Amino acid sequence: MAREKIEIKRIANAPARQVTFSKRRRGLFKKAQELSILCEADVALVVFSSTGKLYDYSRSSMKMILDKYSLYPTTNQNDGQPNLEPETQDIRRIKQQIEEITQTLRNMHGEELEELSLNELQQLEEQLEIGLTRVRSKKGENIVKEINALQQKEVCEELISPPPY
Amino acid sequence: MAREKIEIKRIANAPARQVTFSKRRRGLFKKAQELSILCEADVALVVFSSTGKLYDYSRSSMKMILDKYSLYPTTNQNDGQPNLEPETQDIRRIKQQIEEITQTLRNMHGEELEELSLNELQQLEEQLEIGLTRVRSKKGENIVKEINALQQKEVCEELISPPPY
DNA sequence: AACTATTTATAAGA
DNA sequence: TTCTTATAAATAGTT
Repeated sequence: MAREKIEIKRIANAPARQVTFSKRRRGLFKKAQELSILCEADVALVVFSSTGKLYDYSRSSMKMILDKYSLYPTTNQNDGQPNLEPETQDIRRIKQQIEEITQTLRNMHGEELEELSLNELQQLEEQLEIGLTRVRSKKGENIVKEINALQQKEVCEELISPPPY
Repeated sequence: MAREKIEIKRIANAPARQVTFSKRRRGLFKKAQELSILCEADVALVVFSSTGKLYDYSRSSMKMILDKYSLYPTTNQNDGQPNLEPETQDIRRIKQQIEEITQTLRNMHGEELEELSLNELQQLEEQLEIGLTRVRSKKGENIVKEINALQQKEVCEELISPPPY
């Protein structure tokens, strides 16, 4: 929308993509906030950059939900607390396997990785990428789901006692 | 942003507020979609009008993952061909583990992944990220090494018979 | 819903 | 990253 019209499709050049991401992200969040204020709307916006960084905006009580699931990393190991979430066998297995791979990678030294051909590295990369994308996508879905659940709850509560606005 | 500049505060007049809501909501969703496409970002946007109507957008990269997956069936099992590359025990183990995870992820359905809390997903994401970064970095090193080797080779060849350019 | 005068957003370049 | 600026896009008020 400026010097030249651009086509809406993935920007190939990585640095240019990053610059556009910064600019448009700012614009998007500004518009989201304006809409929520002008029209008294509840707006929740969550953006994950392609590098996995999280940005979010939300008006009113939805903020609580987003805050609750801290925006940042965690890496909270099991500190002895029993896990409250039930887990299927598959999920336990995946977590176990990922743990093992991470451990192995961490312990490996350059000389060993040296043995991998470029093709093999490419394959590893793709496989890891698939898992990562899947996990990220699920994470986004769950956030939206939480928001929806909260909103539903609010609607019900309003039927009982309307909020003061 | 048109005939007159407006102040960003609640629009008092209800019908006017509703009209502005419609216009700006469309604009916001369009911008959200553009950002996700241009910059490969995962974007989730949820808007509730003051009357409680829900509008949402979210880009799931699920389709891309599946497409990519069918393009790279990888999962190259040992078809009896002896591997030409020597592999250390660590490398064999990692490849085996990644294979298993990929298989499990492929077989899992949404309902099972549902069980993971956001925190757990965050952990998975970080672990996969660590492995991915390591593999990518190694891939980069190896590419540089290949290029250097090739250039070295060319230099040697030029000493013998200069190329026609 | 359309129209259009203005304001905003932003692509490219520095 | 920040700024500049020409141009594209969004939109407030009007019809």
